[in-house]
Amino acid sequence: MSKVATRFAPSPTGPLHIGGIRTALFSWLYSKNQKGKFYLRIEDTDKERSKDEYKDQIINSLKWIGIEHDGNEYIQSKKIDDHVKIANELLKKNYAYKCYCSSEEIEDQKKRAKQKKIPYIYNRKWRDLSEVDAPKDIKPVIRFKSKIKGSYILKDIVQGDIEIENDTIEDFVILRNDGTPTYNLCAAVDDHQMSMTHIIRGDDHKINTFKQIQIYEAMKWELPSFAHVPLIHTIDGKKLSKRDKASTLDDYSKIGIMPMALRNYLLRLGWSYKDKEIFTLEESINLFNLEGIGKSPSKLDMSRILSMNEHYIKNIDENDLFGQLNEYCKLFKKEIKQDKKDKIKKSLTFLKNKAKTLEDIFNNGQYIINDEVNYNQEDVKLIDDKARKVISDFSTQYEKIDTPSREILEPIINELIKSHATNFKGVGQPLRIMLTGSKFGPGIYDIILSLEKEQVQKRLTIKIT
RNA sequence: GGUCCCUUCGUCUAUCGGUUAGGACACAUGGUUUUCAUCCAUGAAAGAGGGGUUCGAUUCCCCUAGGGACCGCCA
Repeated sequence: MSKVATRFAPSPTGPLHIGGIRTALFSWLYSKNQKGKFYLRIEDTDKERSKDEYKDQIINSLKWIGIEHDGNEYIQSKKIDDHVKIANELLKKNYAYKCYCSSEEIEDQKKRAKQKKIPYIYNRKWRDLSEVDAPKDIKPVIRFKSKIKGSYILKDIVQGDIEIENDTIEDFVILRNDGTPTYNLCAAVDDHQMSMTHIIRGDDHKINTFKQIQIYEAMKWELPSFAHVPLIHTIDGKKLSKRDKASTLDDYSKIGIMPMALRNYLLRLGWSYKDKEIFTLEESINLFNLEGIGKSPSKLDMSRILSMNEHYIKNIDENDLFGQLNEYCKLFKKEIKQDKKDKIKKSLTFLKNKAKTLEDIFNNGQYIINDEVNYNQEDVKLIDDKARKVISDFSTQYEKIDTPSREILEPIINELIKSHATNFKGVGQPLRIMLTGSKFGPGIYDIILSLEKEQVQKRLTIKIT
């Protein structure tokens, strides 16, 4: 049996959405699971809409989530000569024919079909007509002579057997009248030339498969296996498209979702392995199989993405986490200053406890990252005269400390609670507000110890109404 | 409209004829905690409907309903 080869074949006409990324992920995982190859084919034959920036965006998106393709990208537009060659070969072998219908004629047929509420299907007018009768002023398209009799059963790995009457597949165009090849021809030729063993793609291509298979058969090529993955739906149950918000990778990376978390989420969306939820990259390669893919479309669930991200934030190595945070800030916020990096890194232990995203960590760490505190005006109001006294008393004690530590601070705080006849909140809250600008935040000891001594002193003596 | 596909808690899913229908997220309640969180415990929550087949159906078959995809000289 030949070595497994799969591919992902997007068209660079827009940013890749996460449905596409999941399909790519499945395809990639399967090839890696089988110790095979995974290729990337850029289907850029629509010259009008294809853009290089989208091509780059697609490659970067895949890289971001950890998918790397083998070999160079296969650029479909560079293979047009091959596609045309096959089209002519099909013509010669009488598997295709020239169709001289004008576009007006076709439009008219479609319109009438719509009026009569019957499905439009090309009427095969030129299938058996002699070219001698061809109008001179019309450049023909080449249509594939699709089977009319019988039916075909597609053995799909995910969807099972799908039977379709051959005559529902029309004589589709394989070469336009400007001589350029169309999708179904290109896809079939490329998949064959790239020696694909498994075509794993969205199930919006299911019907196309019946066209592509006929090209394979006409050319006497060995058929690959097919696995049509159900589409991802939006929360209202519609096919996810590039126009939907929160559909592209950027939408997730910019709020601080980490690649590993999104990868894990996407893996479990429409695929499962027993009750297992968390998969390392290695586990996902080792355990992935096509049989585990469900047949029904699944909906995107943001709260689950967040909780998956939260899980990774809390469980990965802190050096790794800091690396990700640093990258994130550089890309989407502002770069953390060199002298603050160490402090953030050390404080990750508690900063990450309140975070679902890297953005949350960034926000929680504002009081460390910035020298100036951004005071929440509502919270500041909580500081009354009594609180002010607590703050200044603490400040006096704090100044005497050489190297602050929890052991040293604890008795001081406890003493203040006693002398001011209050509780922990009475001391902790004013201090927290002074030091971070907010009444919410990490434990007071964590805050104090995460700041330079002079920073603490400065902030405690600052005048805020 | 035609063709094809799908249907288990709100969501992602487990179950491959016999289960108190399991897990995860979200949700609710309680506990820990010096705030917000975290963490822990508990709880509520599902087989679309109707027929068969069978000793027994969530599981197999049929019908209905609902949802989706496709129906381009786009990919």
